[in-house]
Amino acid sequence: MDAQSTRDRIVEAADWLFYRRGFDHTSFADIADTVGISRGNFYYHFKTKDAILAAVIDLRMTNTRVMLRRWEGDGQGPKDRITCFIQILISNQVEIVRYGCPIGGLVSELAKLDHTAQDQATAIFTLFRHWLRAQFAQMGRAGDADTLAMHLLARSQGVATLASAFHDAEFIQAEVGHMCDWVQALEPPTNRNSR
Amino acid sequence: MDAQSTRDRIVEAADWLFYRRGFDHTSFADIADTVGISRGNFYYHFKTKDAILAAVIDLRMTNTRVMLRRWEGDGQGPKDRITCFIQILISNQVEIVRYGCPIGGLVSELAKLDHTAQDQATAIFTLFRHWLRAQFAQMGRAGDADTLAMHLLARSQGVATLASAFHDAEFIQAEVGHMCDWVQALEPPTNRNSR
DNA sequence: CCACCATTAGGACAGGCGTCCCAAAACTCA
DNA sequence: TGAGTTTTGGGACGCCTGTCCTAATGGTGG
Repeated sequence: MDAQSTRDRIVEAADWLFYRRGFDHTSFADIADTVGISRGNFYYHFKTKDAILAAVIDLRMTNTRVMLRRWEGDGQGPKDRITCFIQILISNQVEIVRYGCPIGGLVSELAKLDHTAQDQATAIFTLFRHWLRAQFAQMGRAGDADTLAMHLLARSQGVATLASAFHDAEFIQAEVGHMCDWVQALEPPTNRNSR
Repeated sequence: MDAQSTRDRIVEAADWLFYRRGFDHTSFADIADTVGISRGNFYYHFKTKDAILAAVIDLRMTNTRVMLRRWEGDGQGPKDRITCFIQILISNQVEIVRYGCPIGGLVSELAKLDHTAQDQATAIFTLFRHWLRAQFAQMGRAGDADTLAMHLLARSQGVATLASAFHDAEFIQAEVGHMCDWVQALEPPTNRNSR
């Protein structure tokens, strides 16, 4: 007895395939084969390929929200929570080395396809951006919290892309170390700030 | 007197289209329309689509080499040359905001397509990597020159991706500033820095 | 002039694509 | 059980793709 509905299995397979092969290069036949259903059955659950993409993006949004909330429940300081974010590069390093960043990859591809869902995909980035911004603000860096959030996001993104291009997992580990050091060295609110 | 042969015009159009629409999503018809020739004529110049891709990669390799050599001819120090590299994010900011990094985009896509030319595309990254490595070595950082080169490459790549995702040119300018400061602050080999 | 070769246009071809239809199967519940 | 609904499998449709062929064109040298 599988607790998963067919629809969920389709979305999960599509999520997997969109990450490894890209959205455009993944066909209905690919997804159907992965799920183990007939292509015709597809139309019952999703009218168009774009509908599947929307469902995949929704799934990733939900998963991201859950992950961010989990990090907040660990009861530590903002520096530790930001470190959790950085550490996902390590947790997912095997897949990152092979397929890059799932969010960045999707956003880039949808931009080139001029796809209507590109803003939806970017919203996943925004989720991280706002969460990081909140953490930096809690560190007393409310003034440049967004700048710091974007900076860290960009560095993580670059690390994923380069690690994938050069198939280099050690590079991820080295850069993760630098980013963790950078967070730790950031000055807390207490003393002199510009007013 | 047309300075450009049809073949060169095809490669140039393909280069343009591969950047904006991606390799897989660019069809022979698209290229033919851009160049203004018939689709049938194509086969005379390029037997396969992969052959066009190879020619485009070759073109980009050549253009990159020329650019790197030009920076070396400016007769300044390694810090200034590295700054030239960082500044291309500014020079190309309009296109980067819309289409991301041409190299990173191609490498990522070819990885997802599991294309045989992905190593060729990565070689363009390697060109920058080795050049940057040489500049850092000239600054007396021979010991960690490659690490620094990869670090800068990754940061540039991340900036391009995020700027494109958020359609944010100001972010490019801010990050370029940080990177230039970072280069300037790097410690020279023995004594004080120049200029 | 003619012959020759490089270049071109147009279209044929098979295959894959997203989309869509419909009849059979499976399930639900009075 | 039987009627009605949900879910499934198989396949058709038109379109676009990369590839490939062939006849026509254009310019050049004998």
